[in-house]
Amino acid sequence: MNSRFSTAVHILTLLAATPDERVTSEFLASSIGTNPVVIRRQLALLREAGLVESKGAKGGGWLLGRKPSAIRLSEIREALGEEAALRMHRNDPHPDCPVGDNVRAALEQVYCDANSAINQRLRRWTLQNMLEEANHLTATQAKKR
Amino acid sequence: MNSRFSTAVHILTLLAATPDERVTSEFLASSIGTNPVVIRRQLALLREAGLVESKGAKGGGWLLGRKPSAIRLSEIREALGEEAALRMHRNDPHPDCPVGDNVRAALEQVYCDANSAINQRLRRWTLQNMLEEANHLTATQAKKR
DNA sequence: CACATTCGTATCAAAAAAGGTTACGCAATG
DNA sequence: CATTGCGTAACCTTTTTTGATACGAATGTG
Repeated sequence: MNSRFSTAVHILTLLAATPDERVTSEFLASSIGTNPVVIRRQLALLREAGLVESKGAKGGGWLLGRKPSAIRLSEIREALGEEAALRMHRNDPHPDCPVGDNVRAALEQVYCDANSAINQRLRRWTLQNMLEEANHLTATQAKKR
Repeated sequence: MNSRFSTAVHILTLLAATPDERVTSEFLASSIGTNPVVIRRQLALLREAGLVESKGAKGGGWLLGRKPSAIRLSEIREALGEEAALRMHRNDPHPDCPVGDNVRAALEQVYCDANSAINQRLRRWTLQNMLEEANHLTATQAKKR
C-alpha cells in the first residue's frame, strides 16, 4: 500500500484547522513537505467525492466541502480509489497446479472481507476527531515545557 | 502493500493439498510461476513461526508444521512480518505546520486500529477453509462442463 | 566415500510502483 | 491585462519489490 491516504488525511486536517479560509496547494505542499502538483492530484479525487472544493485565481485555494464532523476517514479512503489492503500476487500459476486459480478466487473473498473490516473501522473516525486528537497532543506537549 | 501474503497462502494451500508428502521449493515455484529462491525466502519466515518444516537433500522438501485446520491466515500474515495495512507518509512536515507531527501521531492510532481489524478477520480463516473453498470451486467448474 | 539433491543465503539485476518536477493552458480576480 | 492559482500531461527519479545466479552446507544414496 502507498501513503496517499496518510497525505490526504494530513491535508484535510489542515483544511479543517483553518475553516472559512481558502488554502493554496502551494501552502499545503510546503506544510507537508512535497510538491503542489502532488497535492492537487489528490485533492482532485477528493473533490469528485465532494469532500473539498477548489477555486482558481487570486484568492483561490481549497476549502472543505462539509463540516469536519461530517467527513469520515472511510470516505477519504474510498475517494482515493479504495486500494486493497492486501494485494493479490500476479504470477500466472502453472496450468497443472492442483489449486491454481482457485486459491486466488478464495483469496478474493478473504480480501473483500478484510477490506470491509478496514472501512468499518475508518468509518468511526471523522476529521473532527483527528483535529481534536492533534490539538490535544499539542496541548499536552505545551504543558510539558 | 506487496503480494507476499498471497503467495504464502498459495504455497501453504498447496502443501495442505498434499499432506504427508514433502514438496520441493522447485515444484512449488513452478506451480506458482516464480523462482525457487523466492519461495524459500518466504518459507524461511513461515518456518520461524512453526508453520512449516523443511529438510534438505534427496527426498527433502517442505511440510506443514500443523494440521491445515490449525493454521489461521492471521498467523501467516504475522509470520511474514505484519506489514501495516495503511502506510504513513514519510515526508517531514514543515516545522511551522500547525498540525504537523500530531496528525501523524493521531493516524498511528487509527492504523493500529485498522490493523487489528484485519487480523481479526484473517483469524476466521484457516488453511483448511481455503483448501475446501478451492476444492469446491474446482468441483463447480467440473460440473459446468 | 563420491555423488546427487535440496535447502540456505548472499549478491546482483530487473521490473514495477510510487512519488516528484517541469511546463503550460485556463479562468478569475482585481 | 497582469497576476494568481488551479488542471493536467509528460517525464524523470527514487524506492520497493521481485526474480536470477551462484555457491556452500547438509543429508541421503549406491
